[in-house]
Amino acid sequence: MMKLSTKGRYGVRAMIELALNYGGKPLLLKDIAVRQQISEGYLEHILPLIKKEGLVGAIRGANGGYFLTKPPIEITLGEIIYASEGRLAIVDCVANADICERNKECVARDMWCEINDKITAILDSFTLQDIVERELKKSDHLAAVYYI
Amino acid sequence: MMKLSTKGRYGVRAMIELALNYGGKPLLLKDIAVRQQISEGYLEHILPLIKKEGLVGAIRGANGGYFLTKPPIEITLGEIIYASEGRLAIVDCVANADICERNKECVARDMWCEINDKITAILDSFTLQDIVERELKKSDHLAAVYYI
DNA sequence: GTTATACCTACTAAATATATAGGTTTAATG
DNA sequence: CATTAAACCTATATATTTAGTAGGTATAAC
Repeated sequence: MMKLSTKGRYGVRAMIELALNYGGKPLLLKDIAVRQQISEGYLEHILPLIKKEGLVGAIRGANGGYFLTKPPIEITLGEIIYASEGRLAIVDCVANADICERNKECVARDMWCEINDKITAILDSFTLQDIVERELKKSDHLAAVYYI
Repeated sequence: MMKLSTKGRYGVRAMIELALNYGGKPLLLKDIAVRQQISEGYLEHILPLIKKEGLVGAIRGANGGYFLTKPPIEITLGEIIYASEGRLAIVDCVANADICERNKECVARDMWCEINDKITAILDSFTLQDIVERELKKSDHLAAVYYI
């Protein structure tokens, strides 16, 4: 139903946590899982996917952990989702024309491709930094409200 | 993976068929299924969903069939997808804030809502007529090419 | 060499998607 | 008014995907 799976959502949430920690010591997968209330074992499947796309790096062994490989402003939501759950394709034939022999004359496919491009553009218009800034702004605001 | 299910795709394809037939006699579900290569039994689940949203009407009994209730230009892709597979919600909390008690302070949710609105707007920017016009234009063009 | 960490593989359970089957209701028609 | 053609409805079955668990391996610090 055009829904992001938990893989994508967890990936985004883990990245928010890493962005909040950007510049600091590597963050333990375990800590990310606890802070974001994600099953640790499941997150062990997701972070490596994001690492494979180069958005995060990891240090193994004691004092290890995960970190962003570039500033949050250079990482888009689209990239995170792509890394976490594979190519964003509203319908399969967008990514894989061959699966349908009608791909040459299919107007539906042309349309889906256009739509896909537009959705991708939307997702790429949000950077991790945008999200974190919202986070900080909102928690400031909430704090202010609570103290009235 | 942010994919439309076959329900949505089949729904759209069935509607294209009905649009091509707009103004004519009611079209049999069976014929739609054959022309669009959709399992007849499965389509029997989908068309009623679209009917419930009022996009199509049906006549029962002999000489019955399905038809559009309004001109193709007044029917958007978003409406068809909504009718076929329910509310478009990139993540559940967009449609249903209550499922998460953090909904008030969650910046992620704010963002998902924005994205959802934008995607909906994209889908609503395509009408059935647009699609059919493309279809006709393309088949003209293909015919021309084949006859060279 | 012990400990803390990322990493890897296989398995499992649950949910969802994709149908199929069989019967019921409605309306036209000879 | 019986037959037929169609939409409509409900239950069941199968396949696929999602989400998670378990258990072990590799690596690095101390």
